[in-house]
Amino acid sequence: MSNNKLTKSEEDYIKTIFNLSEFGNKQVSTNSISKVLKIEPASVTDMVKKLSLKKLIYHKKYKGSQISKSGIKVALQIIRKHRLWEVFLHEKLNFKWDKIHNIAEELEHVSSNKLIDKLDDYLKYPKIDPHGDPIPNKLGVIESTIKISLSDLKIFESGIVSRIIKEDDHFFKLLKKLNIQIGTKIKVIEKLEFDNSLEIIIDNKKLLISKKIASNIKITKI
Amino acid sequence: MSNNKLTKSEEDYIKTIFNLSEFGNKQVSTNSISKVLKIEPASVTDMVKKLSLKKLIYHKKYKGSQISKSGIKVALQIIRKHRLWEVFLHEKLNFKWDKIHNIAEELEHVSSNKLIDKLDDYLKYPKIDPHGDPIPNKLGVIESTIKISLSDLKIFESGIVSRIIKEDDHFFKLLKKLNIQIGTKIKVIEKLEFDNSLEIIIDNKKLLISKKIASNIKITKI
DNA sequence: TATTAATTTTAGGCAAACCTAAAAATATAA
DNA sequence: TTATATTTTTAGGTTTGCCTAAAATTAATA
Repeated sequence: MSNNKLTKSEEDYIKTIFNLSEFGNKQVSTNSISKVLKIEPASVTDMVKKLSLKKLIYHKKYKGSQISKSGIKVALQIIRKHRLWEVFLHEKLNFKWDKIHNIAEELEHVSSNKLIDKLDDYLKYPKIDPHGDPIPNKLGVIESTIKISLSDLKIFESGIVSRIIKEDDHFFKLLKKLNIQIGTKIKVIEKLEFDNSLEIIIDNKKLLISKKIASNIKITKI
Repeated sequence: MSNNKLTKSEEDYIKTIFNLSEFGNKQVSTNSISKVLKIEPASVTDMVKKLSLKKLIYHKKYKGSQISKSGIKVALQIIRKHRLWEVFLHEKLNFKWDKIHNIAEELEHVSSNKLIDKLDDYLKYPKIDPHGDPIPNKLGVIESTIKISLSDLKIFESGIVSRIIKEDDHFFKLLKKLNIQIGTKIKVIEKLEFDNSLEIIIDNKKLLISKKIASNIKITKI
C-alpha cells in the first residue's frame, strides 16, 4: 500500500502542491509550483510525472496537477512535522517567531515517525504553531480553526495573531511598539462603547487599541 | 577561508574518516571507509579525491587518506551535533539509549549553527552523551576523560559503563538483555584462563561475558 | 624472489534532480 | 478568428554520488 520513503525533493513538491490546492480542491498549475519552489517549469514537469506514477497526484498534460488522497495524507504529515518543530524552536529554544521557518523546513524531512510522536507528546499536543497555523494530529486530522479579525473577538475570548492585514511600515512599527506580532497571544477583556476600542491583555499587561488597529489584525481563536 | 556548505554525503565521509583516524593521527584506508559506510571502494576513491580538493583531507594515491586540520574542525562540529541531539532524544523525549543513534544520524545534518548552540544551552551544556561519549564544545574542544576497556579491568576492580564502542543494533540488544547500559556499575570477580571470559557482578548478580563483549565496553574506573 | 592475493584506482554507466532551448498546446487580444 | 503571448512539455545536457568491471599498485606468501 504505502509507497517507499520519499526524497526531500518529492516531499517539497507534495507540500507545495497541497498548499496551492486549497486542501486538495484546486488544480495546481506547473507554473505556480515552479514559482514557489524556484525550480524551472521544465523540471517541475519531470517531477510531476514522477509523483503521478506514484499516485500521489493526478496529472493531465497541459491541464495541471491535482493532489490525490494519499498525496494529501503525505502532505499533512510533513506539515505536522514542520509545525511541531516550529513550536519546539519557539517555545523550548526561544527562537523568535520569524526565525523558525527555515530551520523547520530542514527538520520536517527527518523521517522517524516515532520521533515526531514523542516530540508531540513532549510539547503537550499543541493545536497551533507559533504563526497561528493549526497542527494536524497523528492521523492527519486538523481541528478546525477559525480565523477572524481581532475586532470580532468577543469579551474574554483569546486568540493568536496569525496575520497582519495592512502591509505598511508605519503599521508594522506601531505593532512592534505594542509588542504585537505573529504568534502573540491576545485576550480581549473590554470593548469600549465610546469608540469601539478594545482593551486587551498581552503578556499579563493591559493595553488599549483602536478598532481600526484591531480590524487589521487576524487571529486564530483558541 | 571556510568552504561552502557540505552535502550530507561529504559530512558522512568526513565523520567516518575522523573516527577511523584516531583523532587525526592515523592514515585511513579506502577499504576501511568503504566498510563503515557500506559504499564500494571505487566510489570512496571518487569522494576522497573530492574532499582532497577541498583540503579537508590529504590523499595520496594507493596510500590512504589523512584528515586535515580543517577536516577535523568540521568533523568535531558534526560529532557535536550528533551527540547533543542524542542527549535531547534521551533526556527530553525519553528515547531509550539504544534507539537514539539512527535518529541523531539524520539530525546531525541539519545545518543551522544557531540551532545547535540554542540546543546546547537548552540542555545545559552537557559534557557527555547518553553513550558516555564526550561532546565537543562550540569551539570543538573535548574535555579529556579517562576511560579503559572493561576487558582491561583487573580482578576485583570496579567501573561505571561510560561508552559502548560497537554501535550496532544487535550489540545494543544483547547489552540490554544483560542489563548493561551507560551508568551501570560493574565489578570483575574472575578472568577465565580458558578463553579470557570475564565473570562480573551487576546489581549483585553474577554474570559471564566473553572477552569480545568486554572489549567493546568502555568504563570509568571507580 | 616470484607468484598470488588484496587493495585501490580508472573507465564507463546509471538514476535523481536539476538546467536550457525549442516545440507544442492553450489562452488572450486585436 | 486569427495573431500573439503565455504556459507547458519534450529533448538533450550537467552534476552528484553511487555502481560494476577491469587495470594498476601494493602486500603477502611460497
